[in-house]
Amino acid sequence: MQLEKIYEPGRFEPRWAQWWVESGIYHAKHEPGKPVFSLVIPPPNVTGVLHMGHMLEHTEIDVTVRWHRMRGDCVLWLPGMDHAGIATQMVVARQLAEQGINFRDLGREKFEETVWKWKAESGGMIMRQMVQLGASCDWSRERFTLDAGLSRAVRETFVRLYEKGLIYRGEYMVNWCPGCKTAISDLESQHEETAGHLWHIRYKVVGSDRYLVVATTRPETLLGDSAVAINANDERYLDLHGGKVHLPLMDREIPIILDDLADPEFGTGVVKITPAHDLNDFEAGKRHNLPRLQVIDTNAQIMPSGGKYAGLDRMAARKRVVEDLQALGLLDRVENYVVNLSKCQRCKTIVEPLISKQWFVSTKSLAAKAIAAVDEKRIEIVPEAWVKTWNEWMHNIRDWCISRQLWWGHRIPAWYCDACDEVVVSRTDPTSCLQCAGPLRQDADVLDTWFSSGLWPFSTLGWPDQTEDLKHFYPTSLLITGFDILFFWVARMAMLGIECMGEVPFRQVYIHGLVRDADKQKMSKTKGNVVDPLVETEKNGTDAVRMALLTGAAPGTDIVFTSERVESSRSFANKIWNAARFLFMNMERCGVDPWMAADVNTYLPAADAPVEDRWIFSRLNECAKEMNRAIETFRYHEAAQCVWRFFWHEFCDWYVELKKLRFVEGSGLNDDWRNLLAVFESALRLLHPVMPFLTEELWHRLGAADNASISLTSYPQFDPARFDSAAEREIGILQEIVTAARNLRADLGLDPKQPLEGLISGNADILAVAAGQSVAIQRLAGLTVQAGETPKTGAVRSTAEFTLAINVPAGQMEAQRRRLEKEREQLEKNIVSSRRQLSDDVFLGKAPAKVVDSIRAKLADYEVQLAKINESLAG
RNA sequence: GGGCGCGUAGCUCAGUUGGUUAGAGCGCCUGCUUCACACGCAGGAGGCCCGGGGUUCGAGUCCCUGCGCGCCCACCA
Repeated sequence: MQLEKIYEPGRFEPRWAQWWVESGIYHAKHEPGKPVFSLVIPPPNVTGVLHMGHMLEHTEIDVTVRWHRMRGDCVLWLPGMDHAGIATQMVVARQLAEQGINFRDLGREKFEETVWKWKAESGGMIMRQMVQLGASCDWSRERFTLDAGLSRAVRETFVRLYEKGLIYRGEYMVNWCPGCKTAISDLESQHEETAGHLWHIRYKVVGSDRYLVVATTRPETLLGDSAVAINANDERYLDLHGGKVHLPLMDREIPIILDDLADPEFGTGVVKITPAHDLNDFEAGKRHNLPRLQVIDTNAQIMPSGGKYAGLDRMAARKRVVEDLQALGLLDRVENYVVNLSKCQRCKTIVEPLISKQWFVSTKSLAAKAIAAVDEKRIEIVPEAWVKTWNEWMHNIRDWCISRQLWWGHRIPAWYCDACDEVVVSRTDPTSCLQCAGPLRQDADVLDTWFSSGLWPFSTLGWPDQTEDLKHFYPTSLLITGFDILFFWVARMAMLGIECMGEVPFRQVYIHGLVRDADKQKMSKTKGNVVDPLVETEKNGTDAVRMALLTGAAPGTDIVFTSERVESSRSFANKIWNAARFLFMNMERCGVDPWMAADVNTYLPAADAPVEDRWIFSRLNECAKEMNRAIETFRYHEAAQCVWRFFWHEFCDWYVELKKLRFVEGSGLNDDWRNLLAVFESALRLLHPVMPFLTEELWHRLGAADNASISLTSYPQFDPARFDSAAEREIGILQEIVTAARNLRADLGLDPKQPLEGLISGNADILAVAAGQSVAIQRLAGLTVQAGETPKTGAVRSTAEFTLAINVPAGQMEAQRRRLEKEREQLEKNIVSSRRQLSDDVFLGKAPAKVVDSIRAKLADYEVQLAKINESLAG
């Protein structure tokens, strides 16, 4: 029954982690009549390894989920992973390359097999790590975006949207990543300001000696120019409209056109138009019906259409073009210029805008519904500040390019007939062309990974089948995720959920902050400042890391992760451990067996029980009130701090200390023990969502059945009737007397072991407590105190309600004098400000009576205290 | 170019709807091996709440402005 002397979480955390999974206690059941709380995990990449961001997210989810479960809700936390198209393909292709194999040589089928094999062997690291960390999810419902069921959902969605005209195929300018060799979406191309140049190039006007000087950041695209544009209001060049310029290096003549794209204020006011390699130019080209001359290919190399530059990489070509222009005297000048480069999110390669035939989702109408959902609070976003960002993005949304030139992913369910150009989009694989019965060839591309994760809240529940799970758990109650995937994922889920299900995918979205290192830096592999959660949990315990993350997790703020915070959290766990150990030691001494109240929810000490028992239950009740409110509103930092304060500074510091007086050898299980053990058990339940391992361990040591779990008990609830004002008042006075005595001892520099004798004066309440709690006061402050007339001077300590005096040699008074003088100064300030307010008629007229009364009461207190201090100092 | 957030004790940060003596953890100082815990106990020092203006009886909290940071979005060469 004894607890081990040292708190070593490593001794029991793995055991519980394993048991929570193997026992299947977190398997979600359909329980009619019970409130449902369902939540799907933001599926981590199958290639991923758990980092602190995951740990924070999973901790917040786990706290919330455990809390709901203890509240008696029917809880589902569905785990799973994302196949992560590009990322996974890259990982496996790289591994193959290390063996000297080019993945393309393998062929599609063989490559896909290789990826599946890789997944089986080394994918899904994160799921195993989550088990270690005790995530209380329902592993029987684990899903993967490429599962057969989810793939069917993807296909169903694609076909449906296609049939509604919301998915279309077309030739447009897309972001092309020459590194990944695929089109990517706008979101996947990230802007980065980079030092570059603005080259000013002379284009000779045909039939004239004049030159038009054109400014460009990409001289190599000159090879594909179709025109130069001037502004219709720009009188400098108006006379040239309708003419032509000679395109340098290419020996072509191109027209001079009028277009608003040319800004008279920028550069020279003349802009070159390259419809095939720039989005603006593409649009301008459409307006003026200009030829789209592609000169850069999908490898970012110059094509034969680029003349003598063919075969050069775009950067090499740039260098050569500039050199050649210079040699020809056509380089007017070069300015330094900050360019906004688009780079591939995945491989950081500079994105090349290319015209390409791709599949798109038409987003305008979907976005409108997503905006309305948030607007009408069918989806609540917390913190609310994100709503603005949400709306901003939704209002400016552009169609979503969803086809990817990859092999790993959901293949696009579209087939082409080469004979008659028919396109077949179908739920089942067609065998031949519906028009001409000719052979069909399936689209080679796969879908953007985010297309399948966009279906996650319902595809994981069995949709398109109307499963029991779907009926029971959709819409999900809450989504907890990071802002980095607000658009990639949350926005897409909202749009696709509303479209496919006719109902939002989640009622609430809580956006958590970023985990940063001790220097407030983002954790990143390249910076080398990542803290591995598993290393950290091994060192200090999972509970300590959870607590450390939660204490800093205020809504709307980033979380600074420091080892100091983990260490102090471990200290907290250690404190709880030792409090338990102390209880067990005394239980043995008193002949008490492990015991738990049968009626945990209603257990209360008797009305005539010792005041500390009634007091701690009252405090527990207040803590429960705050905990429930805090977790419900995602104020995890408050929840963590609240239970910390209660357990350490109320339960341990005061309650256990007072209880020491009641341990009677051989007493057996009496009411004193029942009260103590009942409140300890409740406190464990209160703490459980935050520190699941420690609480499960101690709860079992308290005598829980082997097959029971604290996580399946009930969460302490607030009941206003449980507030015990008499007990709060009495213990409050006791604390003040004890503190006053300790202050005197510290001020006077007295030996901590020297017993003190004192007198106390005050009202009847105070004297009653001083008399009734004399043993406790002696124990906690080493002071024997009696009621009596206290001297005005000497070693006295006063509050508004009482004066405590002890007998000491006069020579030791100096420190106390300094303290009193300081207090007097503060009191005088307070009195002045209180009096000023109370003499202000406007204040009295406008401030609520409650505020005025409280100031009056305070002023009276100040004045009593000041009088006492003045008397003391006079002596 | 648009939008968002932050600036509070030496450090990292709390501070829900404005209510008058601004809190915590760590660090620091003093004392303590008090029969669970030195991962501890008791006590303490430390703050023009970034500057300026305004609203209000009352502002760390609301508004404007300046300064200093950080982030997101964006097809101007």
